[in-house]
Amino acid sequence: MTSAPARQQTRRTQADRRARTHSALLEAAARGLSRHGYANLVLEQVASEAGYSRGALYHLFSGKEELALAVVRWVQETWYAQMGPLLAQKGDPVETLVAVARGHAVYCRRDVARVMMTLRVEFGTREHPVGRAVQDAVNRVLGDCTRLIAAGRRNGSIPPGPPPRVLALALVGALEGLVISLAGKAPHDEDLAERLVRGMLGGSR
Amino acid sequence: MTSAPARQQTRRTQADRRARTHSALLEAAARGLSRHGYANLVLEQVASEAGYSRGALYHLFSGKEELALAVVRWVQETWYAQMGPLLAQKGDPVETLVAVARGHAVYCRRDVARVMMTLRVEFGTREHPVGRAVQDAVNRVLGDCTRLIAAGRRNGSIPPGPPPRVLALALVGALEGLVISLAGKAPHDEDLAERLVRGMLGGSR
DNA sequence: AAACTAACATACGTGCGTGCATGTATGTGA
DNA sequence: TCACATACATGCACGCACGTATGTTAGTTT
Repeated sequence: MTSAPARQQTRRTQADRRARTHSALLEAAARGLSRHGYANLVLEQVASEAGYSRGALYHLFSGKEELALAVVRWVQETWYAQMGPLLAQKGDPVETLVAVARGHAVYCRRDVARVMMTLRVEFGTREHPVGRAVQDAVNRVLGDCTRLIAAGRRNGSIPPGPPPRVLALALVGALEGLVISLAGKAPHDEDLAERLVRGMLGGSR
Repeated sequence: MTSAPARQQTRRTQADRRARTHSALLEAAARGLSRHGYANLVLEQVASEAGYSRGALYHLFSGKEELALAVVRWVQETWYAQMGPLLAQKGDPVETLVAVARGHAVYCRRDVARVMMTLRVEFGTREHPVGRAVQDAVNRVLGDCTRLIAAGRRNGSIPPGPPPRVLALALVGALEGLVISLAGKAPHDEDLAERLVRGMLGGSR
C-alpha cells in the first residue's frame, strides 16, 4: 500500500515543482516591478517574497533582464486573454472601445497592471531590451485601437478629427494615466474610463 | 584704463558664476530625471552634460536627493508661473479648466515636464522624500482642480457625477498620460487635451 | 600684488546588487 | 537501493555609482 501515488499532499514531480516556483517568482517579480520599477527591483527581495532564494531565480531565469521580459510577456498574455473576446466583438467600434476601456480599468485593479506603465515610463526614451518589449506590447494595443477608430470613422459613428493613430495614442495614454490615478477607486474607475473614451471620440462640444 | 569694470565678455562675479552653474546643473538634472528617472540618474552624466564635474554638483547641492528636490521645486514654480494667470481668471470654471489643460499640454512640450510623471510613477507607492515632494506638488494642483469642479457643479456648468476630488484625480491623471503619449505631436496635444477635459466634465451621452 | 575665499576638479573609500561558481537536498530511472 | 539529474541554497568576485576628502584654479579684499 501507499506504493506510489499516495502522497498528493505536496506535488512531487519535477516539472510541476519547476512550474510552481516559476510562476511564484514571476508573480513576485511582477509585484516588485509595479512597485519599484526595474532599476530599483532587487532580486533578493523578489526571490524571498516568493519563498525562495536568488539561486532558484538564477536557475529558472538567465538574469534580471530575462525575468523582466518574462513578466512583460505574461502581462501581455493575461491582458489579451481577458480583452480578446471584447476586441473581437462585431458591433459598433465605439462600443467595443468603451468595453475594452472598462475591461482595462477592471484589469488594472490588480497592482500587477502598473507594470506596463512603470516600465514604459522608465524605458520610454531609452534603448533597452525591456523597453523594446514593452513598446511592442503597447504598439499592438495601439494598432487594435487605431483600426477600431478608423472603422468608426468610415462608419460615421466617430466624427472627423485627428488621424486615427494619434487619437489612439491619446486614448491609450490618457486611459493609462486615468487608471493609475484611480487605482482602487472602484467603481468610479470603470465609469470614468467610459466617459473618457466617449468624450475623446465623440466630437465634444 | 581698463581698471576694473572693463571685461564683461565673460561674467565674473562669484554670485553670478554660482547662479549660472546652479541653473545649468538644475536643467541637466531635470532632463536626466525626465529621461532616466531617479534611480537611473547618474550624477556624473548630469554634471558633464551641464559642462561641469561632480565636484561642482556636490559643491552646490548636498547630494542626489537634494538635487532632485530642487528640480521638483523648480518645475512646480515654472508651472505655476505659467498657469497661475489661467487659474486666476474669473470666468466659467469649465473654460478655466480647459485653458489650464491646454496650457499644460504646451508646457509639457519641453521634455522637462516628464519629470513629475516619471517621479510620481517611480515613488508612487514608496516612502521617500522626493516622492513626498512630488505628491505635495500634485496635491496642490489637484486641490485647484477640485475647487474648480465643485464651483462648476454649483454653477450648473458641470453636470452631476463622481465626487469632485475623484473627478479631479481622473482628470489630472488622464491629462498627464495624454501629454506624455502625445509628446511632440503638436498641435494635436493641445486640442486633445481640451477634448479630454470637456468630455470628462460634460456628462457625455 | 599678496593673502584669502569661493568655485570647481580629481582621487579614493565604501556599500550594494548582480552574476557565477560551488555546495546540498530532493526527486527519478535502472 | 544506488547512481544520477534536477531543483535550489550559499558564498564569493566584480563593477558601478554615491559620497567625501583633498588638490587646483578663478575671483575678491586690503
